[in-house]
Amino acid sequence: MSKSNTQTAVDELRSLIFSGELPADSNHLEGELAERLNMSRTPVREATLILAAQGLLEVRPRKGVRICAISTKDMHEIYEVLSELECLSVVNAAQAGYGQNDLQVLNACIDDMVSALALDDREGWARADEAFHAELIDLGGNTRVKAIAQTFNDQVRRARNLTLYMRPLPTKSNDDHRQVYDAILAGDEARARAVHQAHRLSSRTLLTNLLEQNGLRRI
Amino acid sequence: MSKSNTQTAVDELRSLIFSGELPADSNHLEGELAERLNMSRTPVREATLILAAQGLLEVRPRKGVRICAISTKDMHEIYEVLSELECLSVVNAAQAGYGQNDLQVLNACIDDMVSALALDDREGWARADEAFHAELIDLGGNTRVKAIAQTFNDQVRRARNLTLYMRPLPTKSNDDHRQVYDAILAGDEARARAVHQAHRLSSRTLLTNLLEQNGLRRI
DNA sequence: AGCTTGCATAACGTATGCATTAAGACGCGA
DNA sequence: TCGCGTCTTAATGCATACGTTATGCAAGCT
Repeated sequence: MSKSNTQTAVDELRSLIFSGELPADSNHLEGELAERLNMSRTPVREATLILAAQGLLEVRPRKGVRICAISTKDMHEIYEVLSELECLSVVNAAQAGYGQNDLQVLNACIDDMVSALALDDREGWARADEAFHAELIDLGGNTRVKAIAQTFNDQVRRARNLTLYMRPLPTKSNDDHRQVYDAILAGDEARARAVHQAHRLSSRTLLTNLLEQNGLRRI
Repeated sequence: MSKSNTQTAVDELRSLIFSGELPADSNHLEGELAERLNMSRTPVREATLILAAQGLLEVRPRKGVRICAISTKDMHEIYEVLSELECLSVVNAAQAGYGQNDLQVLNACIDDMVSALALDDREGWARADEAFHAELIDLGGNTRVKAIAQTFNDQVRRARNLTLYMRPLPTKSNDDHRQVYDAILAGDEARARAVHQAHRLSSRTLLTNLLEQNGLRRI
């Protein structure tokens, strides 16, 4: 059972968006996209509906679908939600009474970040960082939180890629991550929340400042 | 410019779902729905994609679209997210420094709840309660939070309607609401969060217990 | 010039038809 | 009876066609 054309279109459009081949704020007619993807308008249309629901593009009749740009306000909103939901997950994780075995993945993510930093491998660090945050949410155990986080992470993916080489080396993050790990292991939900909240807040301000300073108001 | 058939289909399917005419866990072929709505399969198909993205139904090829049932676990997850995001909104609202004028709508909602309760008008109370919570989120000012809250409220709408006449008269709620109002007006974000969190927790336990006690595991 | 009106164009919304293929029925053998 | 392979059926995924209608432009009017 091969992948449906609609699913193919979703996947390809997503990767075109993330790679920047379909830049933010650009407009594209259904027909053009269909030709580009080598299929008829129908599956492309369905794909655009799905991606619109995920906030990656907007369907604007007769103007073509527009790739959503992320403004600093959007970044603020998204990070606010992600922070809050991650904090929730962290608290839940702390309450769950996980032991070292349960936290192996989390631990591995931290190790990966440390070694990536040692090698000055920013992309490796970014991958591990995303995995770390995803694992936090997994440990929280709320599938809806997970779905929201994935959607929102996709929405800010371009911005994050952009700033990856602009930001200072995120050495401070490692301490934060380790502290969250410890708090979860200790079952100390208050500390887990506090530590993680602070971590999210500082990385949010870092990122938004970076964007502001470089005049990147829409990405 | 009249409403598109796709939009009509979305609206009608939503109301069929909320009213229970399309019961939870029931399955429906595209063709049947199309006939029922008096249009071709295409707009119905698009509508199901949209509603699937909103979590109201699942598209299961060759089995028909299935109306999503809400389990107690789902209720737990959804309420957890709604609570957390409402708390965030309440904190933001408290930080925003709103005055009495800005909180008129909120105040009116509380009044409506009080008078509805006096008349034993449960549906009126439910409307005012939903408006109250929606207004809290509006005051928080995060549009993504608003979107998520709407989606999730839709998902639990049937469950809430069901329990509306099973639960005790929610007189306690009024105090809670008034306290949140006061905390926002006072700009006391910590108290706002604490009060609201407690309120959400107690209504969550009330609801889930009600469902459990009545053996309503899937709604 | 600025504004309005009418028209040509083309993008979209929707219906329809068809090839594909999954699901269930049926029959057969163990 | 149960399991397994085959076949039938029909729902779907998709391409396509077409009517509708928004949009941009040009011509005419003020």
